[in-house]
Amino acid sequence: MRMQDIARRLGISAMTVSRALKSDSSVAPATRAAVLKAIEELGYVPNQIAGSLSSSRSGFAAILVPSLNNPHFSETVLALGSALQDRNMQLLIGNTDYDRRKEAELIRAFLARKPEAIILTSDGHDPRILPMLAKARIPVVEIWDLPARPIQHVVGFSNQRAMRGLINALIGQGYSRITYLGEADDADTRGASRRLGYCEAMAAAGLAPRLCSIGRPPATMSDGERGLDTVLAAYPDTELVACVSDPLAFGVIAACQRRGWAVPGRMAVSGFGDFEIARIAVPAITTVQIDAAGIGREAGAIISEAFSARRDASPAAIIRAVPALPCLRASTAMAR
Amino acid sequence: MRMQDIARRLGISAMTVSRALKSDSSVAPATRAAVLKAIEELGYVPNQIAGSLSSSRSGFAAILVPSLNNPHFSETVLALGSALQDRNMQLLIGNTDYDRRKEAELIRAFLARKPEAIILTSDGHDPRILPMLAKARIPVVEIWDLPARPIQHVVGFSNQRAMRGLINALIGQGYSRITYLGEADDADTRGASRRLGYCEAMAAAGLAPRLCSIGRPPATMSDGERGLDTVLAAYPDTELVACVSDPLAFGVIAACQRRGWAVPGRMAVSGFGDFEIARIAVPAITTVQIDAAGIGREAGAIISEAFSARRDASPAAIIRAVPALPCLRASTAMAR
DNA sequence: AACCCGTATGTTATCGATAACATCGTAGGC
DNA sequence: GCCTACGATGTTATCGATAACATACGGGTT
Repeated sequence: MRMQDIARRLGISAMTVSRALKSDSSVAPATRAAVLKAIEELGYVPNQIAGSLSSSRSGFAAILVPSLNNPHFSETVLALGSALQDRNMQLLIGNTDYDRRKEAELIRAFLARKPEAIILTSDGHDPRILPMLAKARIPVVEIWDLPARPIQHVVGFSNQRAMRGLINALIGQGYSRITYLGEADDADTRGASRRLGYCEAMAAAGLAPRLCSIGRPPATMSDGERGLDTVLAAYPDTELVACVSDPLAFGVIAACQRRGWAVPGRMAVSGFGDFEIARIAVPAITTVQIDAAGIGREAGAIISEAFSARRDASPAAIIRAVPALPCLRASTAMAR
Repeated sequence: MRMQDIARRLGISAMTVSRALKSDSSVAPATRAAVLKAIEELGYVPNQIAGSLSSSRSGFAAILVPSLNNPHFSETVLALGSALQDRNMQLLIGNTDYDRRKEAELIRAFLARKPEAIILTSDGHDPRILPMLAKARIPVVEIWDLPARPIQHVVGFSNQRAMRGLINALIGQGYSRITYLGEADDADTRGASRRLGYCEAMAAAGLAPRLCSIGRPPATMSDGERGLDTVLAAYPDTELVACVSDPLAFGVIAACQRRGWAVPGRMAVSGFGDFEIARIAVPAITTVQIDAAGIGREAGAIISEAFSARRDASPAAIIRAVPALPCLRASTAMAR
């Protein structure tokens, strides 16, 4: 069924049907009502593929996240989705699985569908995506970090500074034998930034860095047991395990509890991200608070701005920082 | 940039470029190589919108999940995605947020883009989607339950039977004052099925059902504290809280631990779904094991079959059950 | 040598909505 | 009463790839 069919049925032209479906165009109220009624009755669904081809507006933006199974990304996605809905745009989600190659493939696949904006996590990209994105001439927003060489717009926070702030706070509490447990990251990833922040904080306090890794990202709860083994093998005198993320921290805490070790009495543990589990777990987990939904909202706002200012030939890159603050909880409470 | 531009540059026709990009069509190897080289050099990305319009193959399937923030759905999505990749199809994800109206809107929006298949969670749908889906004439797969009146294909398990099996097992362990803590579901949802299974098992054992609710889905860890309050207010003598899902169970356990109550000593708790947290938490959580990735794989297989058998005028609905077995763990261990 | 067939390629029409332009009628201003 | 302007609608061309059909060429078969 096409617009023609609706139009013929009402004795009008397809163009009028098309206009009746766009709220901003001038159609007599009676005509519009008749069109909408006919569409409803016939169960007609416009072919957006044809519409997109003709109007060269695809009506969607694409977001690529490294993992769907991450409450933060889903919050960001949700917030971004509803921000875009206000502009009548759909959000398509792609899952890169922390894999640059997969990310590049997804970008190519998405670009073929002509998205009107694209949102990436700033996690180190395949260099080949840069010319592709440049050619697409659409707003690109990197989220969840402040990359050294942004592609275009950015909404995030410095993972490095955030982790440095957390470690500083923990050193301030009196901890010194702090071991970092993270992922085997390539350079330029958010995990690598956090590790760097840890190293800086330790160095600033005159402490030697103590680094351990659980393998390739993402770090999950299930890595806690092996992570704790690794930490203890390398640094048996560890008094605090600073984890790259909350789920890993929870896993480490569970591993301690399985050994009958009190947390934080025998071993303190910190995370990153303020996932739901960090608040609910017993003990509650010391972490870095991030406004994941805020990142999504801001990204949506930037895209909106970019659309409004499209006439402008040289769109200035917008770099917007969101807060990321240490949040000390029971899992690192010092005995009095 | 269009195929024309590539073609002109090589002194060939656009059609040959098009063919060179489809692996199955006959093009001289030298020509194909030249085309691919030119495309690479120019960074040309084919316009799939035009391609879809002309070939009436959109090259994607749509999946609607109630929540992204759920490890199970992301596993299913992942598995389905890679199953479809083998057929050179992309998977677009929509988030219904446990909202029928939102689901219906998303379906309409997706159908406008002409997906080649659509996958839904069987959670009770807006009745208006049925004619829409029927008109689309594409494979529809409902996953994660065995609905009484399937739309078309189904891959799932009986949430009702699974919960009944778990409660039976717990009754077999010696529990009798089992209180169910779930969501305020509409009929036909998976949560409602589980509640029904609980009631059946209790009735079969001659026990009165003890039902509590935390409000509208999804139940999260954060609902544990209030959930426990609700349970204790209604049934103070409860010895086991049977939760609608693992995250809620974890929240209830944490709430118990905050009160200094031993789990399972003072209060036993069970979940549903075998989320990662159920294995890692201390104590490990009794639950129902489900092969989430298997559901995705099976759904992919069904879609593949449906495509192959498309010539067949009356595609028989495929109903495929996956296992869902009780898994008893420390959180409901009886004292000896 | 005539014929056939298959491979490689070109040409034309088409998918369905919409942009851009054209047209018609009428209300309101002078 | 005439002209203008705008509101409502129609007509035509277009977006870019591809299906369907057409063509050209070369090698093998008889």
